[in-house]
Amino acid sequence: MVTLKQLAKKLNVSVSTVSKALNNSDEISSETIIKIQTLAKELNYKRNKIALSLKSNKTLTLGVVLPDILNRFYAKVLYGIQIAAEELGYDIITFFSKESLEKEIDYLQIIATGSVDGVLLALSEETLNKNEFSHIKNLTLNNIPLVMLDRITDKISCDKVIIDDFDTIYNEVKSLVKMGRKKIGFITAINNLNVGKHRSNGYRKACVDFFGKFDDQLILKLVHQTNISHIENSEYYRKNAHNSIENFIRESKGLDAIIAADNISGILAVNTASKLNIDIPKDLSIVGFGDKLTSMLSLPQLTIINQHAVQIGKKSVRMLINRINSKSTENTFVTEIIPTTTQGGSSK
Amino acid sequence: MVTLKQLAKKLNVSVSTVSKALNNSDEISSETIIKIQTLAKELNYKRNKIALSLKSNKTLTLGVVLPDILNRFYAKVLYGIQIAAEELGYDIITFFSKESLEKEIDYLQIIATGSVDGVLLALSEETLNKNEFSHIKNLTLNNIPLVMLDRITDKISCDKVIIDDFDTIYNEVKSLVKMGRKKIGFITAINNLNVGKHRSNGYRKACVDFFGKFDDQLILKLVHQTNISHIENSEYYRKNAHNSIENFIRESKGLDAIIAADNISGILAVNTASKLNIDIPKDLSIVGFGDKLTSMLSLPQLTIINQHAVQIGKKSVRMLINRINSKSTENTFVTEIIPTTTQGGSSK
DNA sequence: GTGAAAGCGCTAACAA
DNA sequence: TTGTTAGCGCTTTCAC
Repeated sequence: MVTLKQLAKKLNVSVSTVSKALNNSDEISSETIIKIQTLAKELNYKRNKIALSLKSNKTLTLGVVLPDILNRFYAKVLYGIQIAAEELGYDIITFFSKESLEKEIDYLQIIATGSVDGVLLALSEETLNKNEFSHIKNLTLNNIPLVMLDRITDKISCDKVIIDDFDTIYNEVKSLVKMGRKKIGFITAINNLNVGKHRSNGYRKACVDFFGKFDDQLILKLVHQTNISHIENSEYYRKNAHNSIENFIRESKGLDAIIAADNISGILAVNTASKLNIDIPKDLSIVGFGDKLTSMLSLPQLTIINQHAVQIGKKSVRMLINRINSKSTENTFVTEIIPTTTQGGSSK
Repeated sequence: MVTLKQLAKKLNVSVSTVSKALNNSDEISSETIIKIQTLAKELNYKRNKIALSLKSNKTLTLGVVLPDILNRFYAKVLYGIQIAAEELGYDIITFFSKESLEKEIDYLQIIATGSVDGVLLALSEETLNKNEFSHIKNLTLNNIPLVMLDRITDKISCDKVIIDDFDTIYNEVKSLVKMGRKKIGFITAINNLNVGKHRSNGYRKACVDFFGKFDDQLILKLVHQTNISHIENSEYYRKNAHNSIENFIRESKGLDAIIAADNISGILAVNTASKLNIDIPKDLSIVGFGDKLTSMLSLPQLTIINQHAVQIGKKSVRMLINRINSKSTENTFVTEIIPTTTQGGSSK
């Protein structure tokens, strides 16, 4: 790697002249600027980021800790994060806590060692279950700006980006009722997460509001254990989900709609109902979380509630960088809610 | 952030003493070591990575450029990369080229600015189509170690990690033939990629070897355009895939097996065949690429060829870090082949 | 056993 | 318009 010093030597000027010339300083004559920049290009000179960071005390790098990259939702979030970060001139260093508190602590520890200007964090399942947030307070103590997304907690004061889980499901029930559905079931594999709980609460409240009552039999919980890593890694889920759904549909006489609370169970529900020769959506509407691709994977295609994960990622980055650039730590924190939208599919 | 200087001042010793003490140097009396380390812990002192990097000319960071994080295969690769990197004490900076040559150039440019000790790269579709690799040569010119994975090219000399695409499909055909299958179809949405071509060539060769001939009618290409971004983002694919598969199955009289070359088409094939009331696997075996989760998404569950993406990621990291640590640039490069395995499912 | 000084690559205040 | 110098936080050689 060629350095300022080397350029300076070659041209018999001082290092600072070279530095200024490369920064187009108007202290330097255009003549020398051209001379220096030409040589720099010729030798493929690149500023050394590390040296800049040390000097400026800025790394132009963000730390990202997500629970599980194999969950398509977080893959999309990460994608959004990368896009937005790049637009604003930041790199991202990524970590996946794999739903483990211990890992999350490790990673935030690594990050706090001062190689990052700010942190994006979605809490692990274990962290939420154990209600253990002191490792995060460490960050804020060290004055490292933090934005939490999707998996958040009230216990930490910072900017946040989430979706309106409760309202999303409430409104989905409402919409199904408007379409004339009379008996709506709810399938969830994530009721151990706070987002999952908000979703089932939205369902419960809507049932009470629209049907005057709530029937516990109409909720199918596919995963009962707490602290099971994400459903995609759950042997239990893989082995039992299809059967459980099949029994659920069979036993719920008159069921004419299903809402699935996570981004896999909806697909399983459509495929299972198809196998049972149920006419979808005539006799049974099915709605799940996901995106266009998720929708394709079932036949008929699942109607999906899109959480706009990419947008969540982008928004989080923008909030974080704003926070980094605003000197005042005194600002009040805001929680941004990204609206969901229901899309396409032929299953509703 | 507390610095060496501050610690030194508080204890009335020199900066170098503090530095040595924190590194447990035997130049320093155990008394002072304890004194200094105690204070350091108390004040939550952390070495400044940036300063260390500047000094040592090592960043302990790897640059990762993948084509598309929304492709589950690469999500798993990234996961493997993160795990292995962490184990070896490295951070990763990630970029997604979104199958674009221009982006790939940008990102390698950013990376080459000296903030990374080595690079992991899977080429974008466009890069491969345009046969344009000069931006990669730049890396090697700058002596930045490089490992290419999955999407590689002969044009660049470096360490590589791939799967045996040709043999995988060849052997799969062989296995189906052994099971008594007489007419095996091949569905691909990635024939514009070199990995896709290797797979279809494996299929062709096997047909010739086991059936004495090869019938072009038995290959269904779901995406014909070149330079279409990944299939998940292809409107064309989303709209036409199911219908195309349905027609393909209908028109191929006597078809008793299907191999799908990508990690989505297999699911669509099962779901489509199910809808046509074909008895799977009795009358039709179906095999696709993917993993346990992929398998779940169809009913009956798709039999999958697992590429062991996580292992690919881990292996790449280990090769890269070995290369970083071995001073000699003269070493010959190796290409590691990760074997695939066919697993589970009830569709074969 | 401890400290002074140089230097990693860069910027910026100040001097010339 | 250009150069000198100090310093970002750390390690390391060499004196003391």
